[in-house]
Amino acid sequence: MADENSRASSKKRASAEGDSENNKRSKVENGDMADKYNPYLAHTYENNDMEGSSLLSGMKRRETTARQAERAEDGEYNPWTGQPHSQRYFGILKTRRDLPVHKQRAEFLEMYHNTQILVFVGETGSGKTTQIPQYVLYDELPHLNKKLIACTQPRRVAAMSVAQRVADELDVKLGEEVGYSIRFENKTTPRTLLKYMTDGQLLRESMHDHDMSRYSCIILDEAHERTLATDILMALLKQISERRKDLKIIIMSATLDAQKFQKYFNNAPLLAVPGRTHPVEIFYTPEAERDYVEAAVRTVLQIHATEPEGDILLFLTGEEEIEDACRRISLETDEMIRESDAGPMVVYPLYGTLPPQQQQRIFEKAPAPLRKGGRPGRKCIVSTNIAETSLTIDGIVYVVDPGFSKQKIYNPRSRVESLLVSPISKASAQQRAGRAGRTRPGKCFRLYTEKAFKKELIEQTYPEILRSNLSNTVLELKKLGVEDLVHFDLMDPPAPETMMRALEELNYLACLDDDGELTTLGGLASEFPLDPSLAVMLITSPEFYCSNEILSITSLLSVPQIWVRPNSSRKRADEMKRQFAHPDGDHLTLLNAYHAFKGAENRGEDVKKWCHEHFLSFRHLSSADNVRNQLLRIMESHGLELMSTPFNDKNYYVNIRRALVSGFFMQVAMRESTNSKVYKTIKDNQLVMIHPSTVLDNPYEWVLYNEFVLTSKQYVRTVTNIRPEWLLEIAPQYYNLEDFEKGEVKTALTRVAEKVQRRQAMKGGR
DNA sequence: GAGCACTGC
Repeated sequence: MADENSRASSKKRASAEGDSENNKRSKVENGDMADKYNPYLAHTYENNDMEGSSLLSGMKRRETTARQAERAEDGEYNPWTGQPHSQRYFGILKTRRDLPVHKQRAEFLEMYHNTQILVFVGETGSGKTTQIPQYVLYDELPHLNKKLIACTQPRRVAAMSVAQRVADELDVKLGEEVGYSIRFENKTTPRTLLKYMTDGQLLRESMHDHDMSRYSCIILDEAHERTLATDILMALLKQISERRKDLKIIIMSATLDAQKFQKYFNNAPLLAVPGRTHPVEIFYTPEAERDYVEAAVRTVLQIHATEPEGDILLFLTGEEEIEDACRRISLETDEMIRESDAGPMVVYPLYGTLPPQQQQRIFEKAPAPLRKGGRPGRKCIVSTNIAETSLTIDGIVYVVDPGFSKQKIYNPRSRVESLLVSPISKASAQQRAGRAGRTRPGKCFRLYTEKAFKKELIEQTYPEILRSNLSNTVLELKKLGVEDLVHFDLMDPPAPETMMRALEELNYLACLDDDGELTTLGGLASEFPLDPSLAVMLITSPEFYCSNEILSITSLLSVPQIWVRPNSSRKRADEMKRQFAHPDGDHLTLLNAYHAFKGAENRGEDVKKWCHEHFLSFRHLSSADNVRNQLLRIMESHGLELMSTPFNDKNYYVNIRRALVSGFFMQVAMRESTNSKVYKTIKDNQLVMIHPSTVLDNPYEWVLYNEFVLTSKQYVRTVTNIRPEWLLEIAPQYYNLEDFEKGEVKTALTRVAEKVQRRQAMKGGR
């Protein structure tokens, strides 16, 4: 508030003095309002009103020096706003100049001037994410050529928080000169010069701007994480750089795997900046451990008993393992306190599905000694991989690394994505160890041998693109105008079989024609931030008179499970769920729960309380609502009609079930035999069971499922009863019986086809 | 009759 006021008053003073910059500004403000407030025209917006840009007047775009920039930064007036710099600004500026990356500003600029693509390696604490984009800003001088600078991040929180930090550093208001753009929130204005965004967001933008023409420089940060979006962006940018020689590209990465990036970008020059972390001493076990959870618990207790003050971070693979380890550590610590006067230790679990409030608890201070002069307390955090990249906890001095994590793997043959506990990579192990040295020198205890580290761990975790179903990606690439997928220059090309599977799936969904060209339906489907099957279902739903309901179901399927089932009250939670149950299955049950939620909201009830009472996740239902609004807007903008079958029409639910088939006809299973609980998936012939979370209690013969989960058994989850004749009618291209191999499925479907024919013949005969 | 690494549009 205080900042706002001082800014406003100084502006007044300036115009009273007849400041020419300010006169210009008012002229522009009377200009074309429509253009001015269209965010998509940000780069064409004439902002000649750049207050204070005269402070940069001696500088020539892409020929500036570090000295010039620093002089501008040191000035009394902010060159980007024309306002006097605040006291706080100079304080921050001092700390910025202490960052390791600052020493190489001149070197960076020199390289930047002489190359189109630059690979930049900076370890944690180098300051690259905040500083490099600012160095670029002072060199690109975006107000001169109306093009933005973009810096991508793999995660939303990072895009938001870094943007805020950089806005503070530049002494501007977030959303003005420095902004961010993430799904559901675009915090930029036509004045924005530097924009932080998620990599997925830039990818989505580029579907409508194949040359990324709004930008003069694109910085891909955290490229070593190799997210799907980063990998595709790298390939696109490599292509675009050929057409747009004026576009500069910086690839920023944390690892020394940078040579791979360099080579990929035609031997682009490389600049490396040291990080600022403390040394971490690494210990290995002399022999391999049989039970890593047991070994991990033991190691934590040993640290607590023998090592000096400092918090502990233990990496495990999943919720169950973590909760179990937390219990064991707490119990043993209590005993240690009783028997050997150990200090107190609080244990916090940390994983993604934990409610944010509980996640926040990890930042609480370690407990004080039990008595004056007693041994110091500490905290121990038992976490999934989330603490490896997404969340940073200061004060960690000891890391315990058993060497495993859950990783997504994709089997194109069975078309199944699953999570598997696998050994981590060397890069991951280094990242984990690094978490011990953020505030002072630390120790990392690896629960595997040094030999195993050197010989058995792979260098880098396989990039996501090699571990995923690519239907979505292939559809995006088609929309991005990539004609030849086989020769599309990805850093790590996926297996041809994975590509073939994706093409085949998209062809069945009629998103691609037989020549592999994008169809109208495919083009439309790519507009939605959804998997192709969900998008197709949504687009087709008006034909089934239930687009409103399918829109809700699609949103509910795009967020984490809305059902809450605490260990302590499973039975009550299940009873509550039964209130919403629909006899035909889980999709309709989701819809019932959503309608009840909206009903409570419309009645003006305390929805949070209502959700709690009904064992529903308020967070996830709200986020489904958010998604629904976004999808709704996209539907409206493409003229897709919103309609419902009247609720008392006997076809209300039938229409919805039929609409489900239009997107999910490839995810259908048939019961093995009467009274059997085993089903067989159509065409893939996988034996599956219906997941115990289902509301279905009738052993229906044909079911459609949302997902295939591979855990202790093969399950299909979120399941709805369907009629086989719908399959033949709605997806004849997939259910062409001539293509089916001999077996029960073919026999059953043939019988159904004959029945349908007989019925039609009788109707015709009458 | 059981689970859910983490992101992103």
